[in-house]
Amino acid sequence: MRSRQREATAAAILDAAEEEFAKRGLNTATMNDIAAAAGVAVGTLYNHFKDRDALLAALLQERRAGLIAVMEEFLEQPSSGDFATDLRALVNLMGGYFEKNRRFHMILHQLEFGLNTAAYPETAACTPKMKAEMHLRLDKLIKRGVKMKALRPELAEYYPTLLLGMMRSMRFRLVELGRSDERLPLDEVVHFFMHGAAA
Amino acid sequence: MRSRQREATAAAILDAAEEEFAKRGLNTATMNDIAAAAGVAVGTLYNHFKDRDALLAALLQERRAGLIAVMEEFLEQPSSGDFATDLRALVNLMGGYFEKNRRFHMILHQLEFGLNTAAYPETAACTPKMKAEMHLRLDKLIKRGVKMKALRPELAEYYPTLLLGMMRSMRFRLVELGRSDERLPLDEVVHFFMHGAAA
Amino acid sequence: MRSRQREATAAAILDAAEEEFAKRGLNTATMNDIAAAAGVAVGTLYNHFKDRDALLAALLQERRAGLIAVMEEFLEQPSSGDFATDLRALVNLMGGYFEKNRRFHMILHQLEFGLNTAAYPETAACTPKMKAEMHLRLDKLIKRGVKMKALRPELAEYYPTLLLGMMRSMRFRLVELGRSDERLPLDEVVHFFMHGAAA
Amino acid sequence: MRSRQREATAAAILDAAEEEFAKRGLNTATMNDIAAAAGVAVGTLYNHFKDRDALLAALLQERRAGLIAVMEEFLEQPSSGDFATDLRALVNLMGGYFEKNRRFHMILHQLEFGLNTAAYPETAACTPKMKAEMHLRLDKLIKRGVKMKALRPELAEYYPTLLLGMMRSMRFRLVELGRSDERLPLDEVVHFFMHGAAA
DNA sequence: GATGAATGAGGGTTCATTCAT
DNA sequence: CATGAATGAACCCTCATTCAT
Repeated sequence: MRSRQREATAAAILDAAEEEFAKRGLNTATMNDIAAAAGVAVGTLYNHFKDRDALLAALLQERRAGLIAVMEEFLEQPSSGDFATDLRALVNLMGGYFEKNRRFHMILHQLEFGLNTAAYPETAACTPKMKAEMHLRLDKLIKRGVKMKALRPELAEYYPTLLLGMMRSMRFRLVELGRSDERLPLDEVVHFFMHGAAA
Repeated sequence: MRSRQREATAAAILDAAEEEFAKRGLNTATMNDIAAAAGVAVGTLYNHFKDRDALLAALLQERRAGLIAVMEEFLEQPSSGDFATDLRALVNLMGGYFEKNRRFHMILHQLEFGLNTAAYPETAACTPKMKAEMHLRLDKLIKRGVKMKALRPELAEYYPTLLLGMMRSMRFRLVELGRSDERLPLDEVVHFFMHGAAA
Repeated sequence: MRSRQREATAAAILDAAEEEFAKRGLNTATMNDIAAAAGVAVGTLYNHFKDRDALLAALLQERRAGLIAVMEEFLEQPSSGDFATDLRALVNLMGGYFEKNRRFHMILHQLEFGLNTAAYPETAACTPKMKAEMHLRLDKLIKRGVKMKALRPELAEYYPTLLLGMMRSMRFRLVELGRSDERLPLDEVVHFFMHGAAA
Repeated sequence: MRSRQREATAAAILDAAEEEFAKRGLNTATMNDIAAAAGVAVGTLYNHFKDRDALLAALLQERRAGLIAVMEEFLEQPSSGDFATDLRALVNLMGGYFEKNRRFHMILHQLEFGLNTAAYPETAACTPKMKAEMHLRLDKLIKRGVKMKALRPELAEYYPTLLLGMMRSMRFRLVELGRSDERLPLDEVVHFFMHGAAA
């Protein structure tokens, strides 16, 4: 089938784009780099994606869908009854997804800035949606925790942000220290999230 | 004095660079933008800084020095005796510096990626040093806390990272929500750091 | 018959080409536009015509033949005896053909320039022949008029050019004024041609 | 003076653009061609003109101003009293301008089509204005002629169009016949305009 | 023969950097 | 020293053409 082959090419391009964007940076990777990495000609990129912006946006949509699906599936299952247990499970799920798609994870973080909104309107438009969706799912569980009095309500609106921020900063710290391949100690992170650092 | 004037020009350029880098992004701001913002011609930029890389590196050095000085000064004063009090003080000090230099703060975060290491060797070289220095100062206090058993040792090596990560993610969250001008609730952050979210 | 089908496809392609060339312009219409308008794939275009140049040249040959036939047929009929009557008849005949094939008419005019002679050798070669043929037929009638002393000989070599030029400029003027659908007042044009504008 | 040199460069670019647009065609001439013809680097073109569209539009404005000035000056002088004499004078004036700026004249004609309005908004916007201005001036004289009963009113609204159309078609005819360097027999054209071709 | 995905030369445009004034 | 016009390598994107299916 022609369309089988077409899909394969599109997938190869997305993979190559992920690779190059993560490696060279969102602003530095060129369309030629990506084409070369995908083993196709530049023109082929444009047969599948309108322009650089559309390619990046498509890449994000693709990868984001996987993460949301994982989170959604978890949230539909019945709670264990213990909030900490549930949180640990969800955080590990997300962590697992990020480990498996570490390049996507890096791209996600780069999106926080540096993208010329005028030049990348599509990407700029879909980024907040993506973040909001992740936040929303995490927030669902958190709100449950607050309602069942497992969590203090003080900074509740920031809990998802704080959790994601910790995962992010620890991942980057490991990269900085040259220990990129290490896994994050997520159980400890959850414990810290629940009880803090005080002895 | 001629050199007085020269210094002033250099300072104006650095200010303009900070402004533009923060506003347009590290990759998007052009040398012409910066020159225009500084009220000088492009050529003048090159009379003061070898190239774009050198300008950015100089900017970072300049601003970093201020932060380190603030932290250093604090650490040299005697402890209050209560670790939480000390931490709260230091975090508020850093937070204050970041509020005052919010543009520098944004640039700091952008540095985490997106910079073509090959094209910006000088900046790339000085960035880790900067982060290490900040980390080091924070770590000093943290280590004190561990030693005096105010902190659990489990994630100790990540405590500075986690603290900075929280400050960062909350700052960006506020920007996302369109509440950029709000101050971070740093006392609550410290409380959260110490005791977690559990009820 | 296979060749029946083949002819039909070729004709559909020529129609689509005429449409697109007239609408988007000789330089702007793409082979994909044409293929889409013809309801076939790009490759099919190349099965019928060697390249863009050949397609355009073929289109011109096709359409030109019709006009020449109309003119030829008229010239073979006996004169009415009155030159002005004959001229009015021929001009109305040509005008009618142009109205019916207005897209071809627009393309004709565009051919006067804008075509990269190096890139379109075939079209470039056939264009002057086409114009010469039209000129020749008109010239036949004009020469008759000169011979029978119905016309002054002064600008005689330019009379065909002038007549065609008037038809062309009036057609474009109407387009400019947003009155594209109006018919040219050809009888008045012929009267003007014969007696000028003086009162 | 810096600005003296700047003007000179801009003028050289406009000249080169005129040359290349006329020679290679409005769609075919490349920015590199133009830069090379002007003896500057491509980037320089963009220091003086925002983009290809702006360059072409500027060229038209520049050249058009000259023609309008010539016509305007003529119209402000008192009439000779004889309409035919006045018309002959104006037509010769315009003809003279076109001879001197033959490349501009060719470009003018090319503008009638072939320009992608979407890609060349500025040029597309200024073209009708230009034509309207030329028309207007010619029309002023013509209307005088009608009012003083020197001209029949029948096709009066088309007289400017017809005159310009004749000049245009004769110029192109000469190019076709390889006699580009010949001057147009403008006095004869005016005579034809007034009295037609009839003996 | 029809198809349409792949190709890649070539065009427009940007921007860090230089250097004559 | 400041100036800012000139430079040109490098980027994004287009589209006529090819060729495996």
